[in-house]
Amino acid sequence: MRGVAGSDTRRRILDTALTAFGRDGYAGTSLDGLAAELGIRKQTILYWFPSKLDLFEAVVDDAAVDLADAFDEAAAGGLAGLDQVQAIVDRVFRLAVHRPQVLGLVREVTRPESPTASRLGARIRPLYDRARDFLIREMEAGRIRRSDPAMLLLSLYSAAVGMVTELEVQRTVGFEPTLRSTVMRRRELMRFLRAALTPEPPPPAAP
Amino acid sequence: MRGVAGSDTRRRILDTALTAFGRDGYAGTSLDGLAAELGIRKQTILYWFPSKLDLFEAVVDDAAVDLADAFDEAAAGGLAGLDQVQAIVDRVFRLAVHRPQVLGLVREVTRPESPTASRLGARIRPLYDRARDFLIREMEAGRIRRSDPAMLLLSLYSAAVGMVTELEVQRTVGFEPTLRSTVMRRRELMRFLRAALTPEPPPPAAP
DNA sequence: GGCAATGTCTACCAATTGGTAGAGAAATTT
DNA sequence: AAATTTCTCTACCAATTGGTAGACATTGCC
Repeated sequence: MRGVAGSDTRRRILDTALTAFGRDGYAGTSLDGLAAELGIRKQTILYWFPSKLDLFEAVVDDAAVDLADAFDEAAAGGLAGLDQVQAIVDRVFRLAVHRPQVLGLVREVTRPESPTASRLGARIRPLYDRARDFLIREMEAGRIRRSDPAMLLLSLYSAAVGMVTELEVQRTVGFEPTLRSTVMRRRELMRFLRAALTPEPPPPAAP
Repeated sequence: MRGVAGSDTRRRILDTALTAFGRDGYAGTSLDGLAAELGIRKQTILYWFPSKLDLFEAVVDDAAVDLADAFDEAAAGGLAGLDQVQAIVDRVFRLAVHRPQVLGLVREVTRPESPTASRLGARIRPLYDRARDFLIREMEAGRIRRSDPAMLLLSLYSAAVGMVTELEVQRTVGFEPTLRSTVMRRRELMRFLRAALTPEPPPPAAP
């Protein structure tokens, strides 16, 4: 087939590249390998994306949309305090299960030396700021124990990435991670977070 | 200078390679680049280490020793409960500040697709098991709130790696991270951990 | 002084890398 | 039907990759 509706070619390249970049890193991914995985020639990739770096940036932008959507959805409920935290954790876990590639890419892209380290930085920054503002607000409202919001976000992020990594490791070893184990892990994280974030005096006196 | 005492050449290669692998990843590091950084020829590297993979494995083994030492030292005090946790956190932070490269490598090597992902796995496993045993023991003794030990370790690990990443980011942006900010961050992490790990009923009698 | 071991180098090499040039088939427009 | 645009391909290419072969210098031992 030649010149046939390239309709979804671009989409397929983006999807496969997302997985490859997240799995093997930027340097570890070759256009030839990517093309082989797709059953096309490298030049077709270079037709849709002028250079490897352009492709990478497009992939990053694409993934950022997924992340933003997840956060938007989790925030849509208009919850407060730990309930909102829980909603976000749930949503991020769902993303981690359904599209682990996205978090794999996040991991790759947050490396200081990543090409365009600044790029996803810019893309994710708004999400980060929103989450941060939310936490500060809730802390001031006394619904969440005061602590460093950056620290908390880091914990959330790394728990999610860590879980994805572990999922993938299990998978490569041939162990299809059970839904059950994932659910357990999510519950454990929430227990941990609740313990850490419940305001100072458990329930009794209120200021 | 020719054939001169290659005494420390091997050592220098290991050190520089540790930094490079941790910073740029395995695929992103080239022997030529490494040699240039060292002011030698690539063939000298290949004299000491038969192949790139051999070098990588040697670097991993080397770093594993540093990690093991850190844990040993932290464990030497024979502390219990949260005090022991604090000692470990302190020690890991010290490592993160003095030799951030080591944690950079850990980050690289814990990628599922890392070459020899299994290797550091094997090297770190004993440390992991020891920490896990410790936590379980302390939980059973009621000195630490019961929770998933794996989860807790993941939090510790990722907090450390996250901090290192952030340090490096600041550095590349030209911001020499202050000792003060590092200390603050460590304290914040400990507050977080204490909150999460203090056993269920907060100790009623306190000065 | 001779000589083997050690350590670093120059000179190559085949394979792979990201990328260019342009041919040619199908779809769309005229 | 002709012309044009869209898409994928073959054919190359210069640079870089990890790695081999072997020359040559230095050291320490006899």
